[in-house]
Amino acid sequence: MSHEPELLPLLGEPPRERSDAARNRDALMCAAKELVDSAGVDAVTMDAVAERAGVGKGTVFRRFGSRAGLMAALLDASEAAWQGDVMGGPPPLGPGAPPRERLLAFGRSRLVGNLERAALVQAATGAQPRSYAAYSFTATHVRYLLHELGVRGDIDLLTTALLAPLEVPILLQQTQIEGIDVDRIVAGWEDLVARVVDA
Amino acid sequence: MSHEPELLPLLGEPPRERSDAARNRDALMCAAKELVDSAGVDAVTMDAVAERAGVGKGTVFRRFGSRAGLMAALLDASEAAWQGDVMGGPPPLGPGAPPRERLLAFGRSRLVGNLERAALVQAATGAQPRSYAAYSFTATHVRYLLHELGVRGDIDLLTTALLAPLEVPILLQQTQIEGIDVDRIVAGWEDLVARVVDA
DNA sequence: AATGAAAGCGGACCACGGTCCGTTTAGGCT
DNA sequence: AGCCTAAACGGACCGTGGTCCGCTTTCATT
Repeated sequence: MSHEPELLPLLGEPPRERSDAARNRDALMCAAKELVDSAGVDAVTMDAVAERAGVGKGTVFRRFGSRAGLMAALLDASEAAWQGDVMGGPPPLGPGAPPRERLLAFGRSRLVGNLERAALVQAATGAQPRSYAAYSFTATHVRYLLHELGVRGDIDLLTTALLAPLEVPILLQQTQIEGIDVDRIVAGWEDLVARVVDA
Repeated sequence: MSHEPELLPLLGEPPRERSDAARNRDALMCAAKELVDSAGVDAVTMDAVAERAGVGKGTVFRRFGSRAGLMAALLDASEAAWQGDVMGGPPPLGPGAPPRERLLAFGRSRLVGNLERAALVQAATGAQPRSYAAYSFTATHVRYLLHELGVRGDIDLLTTALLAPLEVPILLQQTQIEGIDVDRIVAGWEDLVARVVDA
């Protein structure tokens, strides 16, 4: 009665994904991506995705929990490259430049990226787990840079203060309703950084 | 063939509201308010409101455009008193205190208020006109105070920078997910004001 | 008071997100 | 190979937001 509890007991909990489940997950992500690219975020209906992937609707919900969850998965996939650049790409966004340069580059990049993916981001809001996961990455990075800069005060809250004006609804309000141009928003954010960082 | 174009041509455009329309509007607002108070924001279904007010569903949409619009109307009604306090109430929130005191009082008040009405605010997001109208009041006020304080720089963007961390999704993230306590958030915001205002 | 037209009204109807549960299938065990 | 169980599947079903269009009401004019 020998029994390895699992072939690879590393990371005990997640009991592994069944092969059909993995296949369907890929098919669904792929179908969703195609729909976004070809007809926009609004066209990504749960029924449409299911049909296009050739699976039942229930399966979509089983995999992603909700429409927002599906969007979040799409978003994570498309942000992975960016996260890689931030952590290991060329300076000033990646490591190698002085912290202040990195922070400014980060802000610019995040701001522009958020505006590009605005529709997807908005469609993804409300997905519990990811919202925090993806946010968590940016927060951790900014917190780290503020620490490197020797900023004094409640770093967590200063991080929030810097990140909040980069959130999609606010950027959309500024660009679409107030008619503020992107360069001006970037300049404003850099000014904010200066005020926050320089004691 | 004499014809005054209208009884009161003041404010040319709005052609006046028909009496039955006004009556229905009141009934609907009232019904909605009762539903919120008795069973929470989620219970405010368009059908439920319509039935309770004794009108057809189409009427609800005709009046408020969407669920978010209805919520926004509710919110406006409940924020009117607060706006009055800000513009004409006792100091330090109202006029009479030095600008810096007023700004700090404003932030505290807005922060707490936003957390109290969080559910309603979230249900109201997406209503085009009001989002801007209600936001506009706070922005104008902060902009004015920053001006009074002699702050230099792009006042519009600094206003956004101060207001953004008071937005509901961010406050909710801080209190509910990160477990930060309200007093700490308030302190953080006051620190932010200091950094932004003191050149 | 009668009239005409624009504003308002109501509720059937549609699309979409989300749930449920009976059925199918992967894949470890013997 | 055959079995057994937990996982996965599918699609009928439901509630809700939002639209549409033929009918009704208001009210200015005469």
